This record gives sequence, C-alpha cells and structure tokens, in this order.
Amino acid sequence: MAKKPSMGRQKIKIAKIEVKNHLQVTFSKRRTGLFKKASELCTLCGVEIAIIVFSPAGKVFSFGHPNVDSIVAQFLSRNPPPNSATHQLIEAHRSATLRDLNSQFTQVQNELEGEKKRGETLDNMRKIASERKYWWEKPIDELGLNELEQLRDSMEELKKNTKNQTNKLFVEGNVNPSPFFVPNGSGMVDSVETKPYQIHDSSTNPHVHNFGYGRGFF
Amino acid sequence: MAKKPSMGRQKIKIAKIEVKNHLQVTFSKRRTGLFKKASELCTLCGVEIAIIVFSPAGKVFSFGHPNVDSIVAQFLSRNPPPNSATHQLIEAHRSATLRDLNSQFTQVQNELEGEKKRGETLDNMRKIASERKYWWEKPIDELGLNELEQLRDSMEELKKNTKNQTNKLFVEGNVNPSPFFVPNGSGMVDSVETKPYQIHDSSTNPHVHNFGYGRGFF
DNA sequence: AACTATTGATAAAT
DNA sequence: TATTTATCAATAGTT
Repeated sequence: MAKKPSMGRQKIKIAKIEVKNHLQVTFSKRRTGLFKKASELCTLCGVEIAIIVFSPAGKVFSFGHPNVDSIVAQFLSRNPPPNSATHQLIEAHRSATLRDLNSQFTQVQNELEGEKKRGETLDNMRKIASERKYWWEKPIDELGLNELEQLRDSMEELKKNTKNQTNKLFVEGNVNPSPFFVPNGSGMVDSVETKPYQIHDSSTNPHVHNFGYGRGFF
Repeated sequence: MAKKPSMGRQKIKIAKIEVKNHLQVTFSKRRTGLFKKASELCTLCGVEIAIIVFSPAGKVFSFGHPNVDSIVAQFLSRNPPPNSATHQLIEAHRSATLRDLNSQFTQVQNELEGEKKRGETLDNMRKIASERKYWWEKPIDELGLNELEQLRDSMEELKKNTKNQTNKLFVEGNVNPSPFFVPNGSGMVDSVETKPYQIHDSSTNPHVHNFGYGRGFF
C-alpha cells in the first residue's frame, strides 16, 4: 500500500493558539525545548540561568542551574524589590513597631532616671537618720554642756505645756490625774522604717523543577 | 571569480567553550535565541515566563513577561524561601536584636517598678512627717491623758540621764552647772528634721531587560 | 554584524 | 503522551 507521507512541519504564525489540545502539546514541546536550550547555554558558556514559567492555570515549571533559588536570591539582592505593595506594608509595619518600641524604651528610661533621683533622696534620709545627725537624737552621755542646756530648756517648756494640759484634762473630769516625773520604763520609740513531582537535580548539571500536578495543563 | 561556499553550520559538542572570543559570540547568539523562544512560548500559549541569566562575570540578563519581578514574587510566595544562608543569617540577627531590645525593656521596667516602690516609701515618709502621725510630734494641747503620762515617763528618764551627765561634766570641771527646769522659751524642735531634700515593562508583550553594561560579556 | 550550509527543533499526523 | 516525518528555524563557522 502506498503510504501517505506526513506533510511535516508547517510554518506557524506566532499568535495565541486557540485549540486547547493543540496548545497543550505545543506548550509541552516548546517548554522542553526552551529548558534544553537553557541547559546547553549553561554548559557551553558556564553561566547561571533560572527560568520560571506559570501556565495559565497557575502551575509552575522551573529550570535552574545550579538552582532557581540561589539565582533568584542574587537577582533580588541586585534589584531592590521595587514597589511591591506587600513588601512596603510589611516594612512599614516593622519599622513602626521598632519606632514604637524605641519610644517606649526611652520613656521608661526617663521615668527610671527620675525615680532613681527620688531614690537617692530616700537613701539620703535613711543615711541621715542612721547617723543620728541631729544632736538631740544622740545618747545623753554623748551630749556636751551647751546641748544639755538646750535640752533642759526644751524640757522645761515641755513641762509647762504638759502641766497645763494635764490640769485642763483633770478639770474636765476625764481621767484620774497622776503626778509628774514618776519613774517608769519605756523610752521613746523609733519614728520611722516565631515537590510536587519530578525533580532532576545534579549539582553539576542544570536542574529542572516542575511544580505542576499530574499531567493537566490548566 | 569562483566563490568559496561556507562550510555552514557544523555539529558541536555540548561542553564548555574555552576560546573566550568564541564563547562570547555563542553566548550572545544563544541568549538571544533563548529569549526569543521564551517570547514565542508566551505568545503562543499565553503563559508567564521569567528568565534570569548571570554571566561568569556576574552581569545580569533577564527576560520577563509580563515582567520578571511579578513572576519572581509569585514564585517566592509559593516556595517558602528555603535554606538561604543569607536569609537565615539576616533573620537570626533581626530576631536577636528584637529579643535583646525586649530583654532590655523588661529589665528597665523591673528596675522602674522597684524604684517606684522606693518612691512610695519616700512619699509615705513625707506624708507621715507632714501629718505628724506620731503623738509625740503633736502640739502639747492636742495630747490625751495616756499620751501625756507616757511623755512624763519619758521625760523623767531623760531627766535622770541629763542630771547624771551634767554632774559628770561638773565634776570634771568643764563648765559652770545650771539648775534644771528653769523656764526658758523655745520648745522642743521636731525630732526628725523631715525636710532634707531632694525596570521597563510592556504589559502585553514579553519583556527583556539587560543589566549588563555596554556589550561586554564579562 | 551578515551570510550560508547544516544541524536541531518541532507542527502535524499517528 | 510518544514516535514519526517533513519542514522550518536556529546557529557554527566564515567573512
């Protein structure tokens, strides 16, 4: 039987393929061809290449030598992520958080400084008290003559006031009076106290990664 | 004249090209071809493609439709940035900085709390002093009978001590003695002196971007 | 960069 | 999806 020869490859127009089945075949063939070309370029010229392809359905196919991520990382480090809204928002939020934290920190530090000054005052008072800086707090036998005389005068005044007050209370008939200056103990007390399928990896050769699932195109 | 025909394209081995000039030409031709293939694939199949190429010298050539950045962003969002040493270091440093800041903050807050308590003590002392909380600090005419009796006892004790001390000083012949309880102004002062103080984009067509400078390969 | 003979890629059919 | 086939497109070597 005479065999009908294939009409072979025909020239095509570079335009969107509408026949889905056809498109799917072409995508598969050309994608393979593209990755092969990339691989050859890597080997022949010793360059690094990453290719990322998203099918209309959002499936991912990628090629990378030595791997996609390292190349993407290099690319990003050289190209300050442009106006990615998401990135800007995240960055803004992060720096706002930092500013706020710093602000709080400064405020608390200031407060602390103030409190420390108050603390020093307290320490001073305690120190003064413990040193019994004032003469009338010293033990009697450490007093000099002038101090004793002042003390005597003060006591005299106190006696007078006390006597008057006592008489007043007595007259008002509150409680039974008692003579002054009768010995009795008790001194004064202290006052204070956070593959999909098919990975070809060879550290030396180009690497293809397909993030699509199954064989569907979309 | 007879023209000598070109020997045309010869098959080549896919291996690193060592002749630099040759390599540079091949890289340029194949890179163009690769980007063209990618462009055709975009148009024919309606897919999105990004290609990033680093020459051995680190120069960058890229192709993207609709643009490289959007595709890279999509890619990254689907592939949690793996073990990028750089990324991990940066992240570690950032969180360390935050931890440290939080730690300092907490420490300062604790210090502040402590100082505030000391401050309250100080305030209490001042309040006590200003309120003359202890009975022996009150004016005499505000004292009750029991308080007066205690005061009397204390004064008796004080008198005894004072007398002994005065006699002692007298015997030692320091100064001339003087009788007790002879009226003389000036009452007793407060005991605790409480006032010490104080890229180019085409949205429809594939896009090529060359980060290299001039036409150099390296 | 332009040319051209040849290889390599692939559209269409199976 | 894999293979075949006839063609088209890419490109190595030369100019």
